[in-house]
Amino acid sequence: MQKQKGVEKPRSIQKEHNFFENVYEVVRKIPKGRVTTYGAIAYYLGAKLSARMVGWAMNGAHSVQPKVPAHRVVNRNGMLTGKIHFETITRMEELLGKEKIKVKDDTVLDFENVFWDPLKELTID
DNA sequence: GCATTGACGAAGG
DNA sequence: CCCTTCGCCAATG
Repeated sequence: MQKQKGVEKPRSIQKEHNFFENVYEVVRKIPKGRVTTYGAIAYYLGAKLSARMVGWAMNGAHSVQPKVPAHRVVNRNGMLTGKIHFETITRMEELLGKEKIKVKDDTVLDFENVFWDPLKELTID
């Protein structure tokens, strides 16, 4: 009648924070040829002040499935701040280039035009 | 268990 | 206009 305590994780398996999963889900919904920002995602999730957490969530994005198009997420300035976390520094720019997104000096050109806001696209009316 | 860091962002100087 | 500081919250040292 051993309790086998500590042998396995009680229930931290599914726990994970929904916030992270929500971030991944939203990022996956980003249409091709569009980009969004960490702040916009955070705001959409009701944590507008926690844009950093969105970025941190992306840190594990490469471990989730389906894979999250993190290259479509940039900072509020449209700058490819996260490219350094990719396999290669140029990977993010190349991926964006394939989506017809023009990048200059690590910044998305015509950013306002390609900006995809979940609050506008995913919400009602 | 506290201090530092971080793929951000807004505000202040 | 550029730089610094603060806030947010989780992970790491």
